[in-house]
Amino acid sequence: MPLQEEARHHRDPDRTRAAILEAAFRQMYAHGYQGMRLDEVLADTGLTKGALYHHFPNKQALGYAVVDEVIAGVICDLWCKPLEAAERPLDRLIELIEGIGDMAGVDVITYGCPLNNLAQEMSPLDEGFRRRIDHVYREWHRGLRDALERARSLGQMCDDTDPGEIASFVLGALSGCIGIAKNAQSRDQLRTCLAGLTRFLRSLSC
Amino acid sequence: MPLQEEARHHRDPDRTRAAILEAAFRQMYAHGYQGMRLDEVLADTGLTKGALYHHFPNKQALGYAVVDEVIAGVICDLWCKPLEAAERPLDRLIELIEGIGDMAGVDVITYGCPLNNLAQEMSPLDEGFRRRIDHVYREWHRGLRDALERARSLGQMCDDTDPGEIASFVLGALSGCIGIAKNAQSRDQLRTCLAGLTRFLRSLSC
DNA sequence: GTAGATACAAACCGGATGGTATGTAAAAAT
DNA sequence: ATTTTTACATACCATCCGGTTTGTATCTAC
Repeated sequence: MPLQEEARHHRDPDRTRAAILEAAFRQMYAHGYQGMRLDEVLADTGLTKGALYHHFPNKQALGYAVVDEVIAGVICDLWCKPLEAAERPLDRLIELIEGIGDMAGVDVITYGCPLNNLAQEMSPLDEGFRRRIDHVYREWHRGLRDALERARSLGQMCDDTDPGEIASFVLGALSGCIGIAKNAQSRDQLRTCLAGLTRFLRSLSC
Repeated sequence: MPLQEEARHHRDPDRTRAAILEAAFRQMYAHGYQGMRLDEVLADTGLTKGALYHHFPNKQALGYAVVDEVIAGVICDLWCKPLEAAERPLDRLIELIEGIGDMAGVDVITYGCPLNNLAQEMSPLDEGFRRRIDHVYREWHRGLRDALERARSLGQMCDDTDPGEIASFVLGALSGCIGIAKNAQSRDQLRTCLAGLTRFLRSLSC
């Protein structure tokens, strides 16, 4: 959404920067980083090159900022925070995974996982991207591992399991299932695929 | 590898076309479809625009042909054929998955799965790509499902399983694990992640 | 209030890249 | 043997797009 006419006279650089970041995220989510056109980002915000290049030195820096500030926040809000607050972490994780298949928005089916999209596109091409994406994945992994460890210490999960390994597998399987469903453009496929994952997770509780 | 000088005098259109396809595959594998530069493809083959646009009407058609002719063949050779020939399909599948982590070439770690890469990049952008990629995935899925069904009928897998669902999950988990490892640029991460998958598969044999 | 810094707008630039037009030698057809 | 078609090579074009330059209104410091 473009900033209101009113708001453009009364300056607000933080808001401007945030608006650029959000529009850039949407473009990158839909078209990838290489497919993102700065002109489109600016059209979406109603801003101009002057604004963009005042807040970001170049396209790459904008892409980096989207990973660091937007995507990292989304992952944290959707996964780490809910798991931290959960009393029964393993059950909550299963709920969260099942929730993906039932999400109202069609974005997941249409565009997949924003982090995985960017990882697959950019990690072999740009070490800066790879490091930043890896950082987000590590936080995500940490959130999962902590939850699984808590589940084990609470007696909600078998002792003969390695929370770190399971967290890695969950991350991979989750990204992969979403990717498969995105290509098939099928919510049923997403549910089917995720069902395998939840089945696996349920087999861990004893 | 460029065609030999010798071979270029003595014409061989099939060979020329195949050389373009292979070079295009390598470029798409490394840089994605949008990142593939036709000039690079031609530099790799030692050919020129004339040859390319004689065999393919445009870049898109070249991309489509890479999916239909190159990638589909790779998947079939690596997965469907070995599973078809296996006496113990489930064990063979586990072997194949473990084999990924021990593959000599570093391509899998560096660039991931060529089919998944393309799927994540192009399926939301180009319906033609999506359909072709989906077609390859369906063949792959069919190969996995057939193997699992055979395993079940041979008494090598539990009866309370749905081979189609498991095949979907394996596809997703496999793609996802490779993707995670590619981002982490870590063979250990790949092995760890795949270990979760093989653990799951082993839990199916009874 | 004035000077300097900040936050943009508007117009422009240049290189990269997909695609085309034309030329030509080799193969195939007659 | 001649014509026609195929299979390329070469040179060129046009557009897209990231980036720059310049101008200007607003905010801040003093």
